[in-house]
Amino acid sequence: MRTQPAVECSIQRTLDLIGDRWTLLILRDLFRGVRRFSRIQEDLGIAKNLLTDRLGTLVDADIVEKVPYQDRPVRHEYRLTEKGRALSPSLLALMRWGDRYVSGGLAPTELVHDECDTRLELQPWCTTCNVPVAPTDISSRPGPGRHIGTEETRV
Amino acid sequence: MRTQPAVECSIQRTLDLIGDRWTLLILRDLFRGVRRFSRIQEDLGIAKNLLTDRLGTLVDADIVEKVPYQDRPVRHEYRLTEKGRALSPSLLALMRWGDRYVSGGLAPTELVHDECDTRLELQPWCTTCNVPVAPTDISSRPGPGRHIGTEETRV
DNA sequence: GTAGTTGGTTGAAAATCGAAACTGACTCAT
DNA sequence: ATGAGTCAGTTTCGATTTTCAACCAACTAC
Repeated sequence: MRTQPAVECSIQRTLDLIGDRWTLLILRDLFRGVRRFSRIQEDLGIAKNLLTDRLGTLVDADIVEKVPYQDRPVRHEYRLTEKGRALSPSLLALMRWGDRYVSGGLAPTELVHDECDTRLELQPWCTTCNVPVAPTDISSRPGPGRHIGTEETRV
Repeated sequence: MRTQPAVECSIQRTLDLIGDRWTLLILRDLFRGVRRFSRIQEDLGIAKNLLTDRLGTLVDADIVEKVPYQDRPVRHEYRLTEKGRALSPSLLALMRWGDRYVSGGLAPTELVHDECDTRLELQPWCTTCNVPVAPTDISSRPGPGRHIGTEETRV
């Protein structure tokens, strides 16, 4: 486990939780509707002990919940919580980057809007104005209670 | 290194490249202007041999370039290429998720909409319907890159 | 000369991972 | 009721990765 002195950074905290080699792939499967232990294990080729461990971490972090889908024998499946579903922009961003820069612009899988069958893009979105926001309309500033370094910040 | 037969998912291809425990943190530092070996090493607390290894991988993948910033002695710094800078939405998405769900809403840095001063979210957006799209309204389907292998010749 | 900085390399110990074997609760078919 | 099969794990152990510390080389500054 990595213990940092005073690095207060949301990216780091996020990656401490889900930034290992398997967790984001597990979450991707859950988004795709692959929710059962054996299906995930088979799909990813992950060792079962690791899958047990990662799912446990995700459940502990309230990103995923374990819900029974049958009795006799009781079997469970893993579902994303609201917190887990909120990771969809992160996965979509990684996927679109991979489409462009690793898959040579040809997406192996496209994510489309159910209603109109159009491929999705990622947009900065203003929840107050309820509009997408262009890069030119964005400013950055220090957030509440956090020291910000003097280094140039461009994210 | 995981060598897959033909990975039919850009998320997986992306994570194979940058999805280990340190790489995204290294990229975050580069975005923040922390570009020198020793500064990154100090900031992250990463072992030096791993930093050497990860930076090498990033340079090989053309995500980062090594440029001299002085002669006598020749010293280099690591800069994001255009491909590397294109990862900013991914980092932003992870940051926003962490702000909300891990840092309890206390963002170290906020990105705000100029017009209303509200913090931005990164949302899947349908350019046809002109609406943000909830995770439940997303479907996936095979795209044009489905059966193209990960040979280096193609990308 | 000595000390300090930067950007590494090397090697051993510790932690983590992966593959396979094993378990336990249950079903279903004979 | 015996035997085979499924699902969701746990256990074990060898292989791989990471960490930690020491070392190195080029150069500067004193």
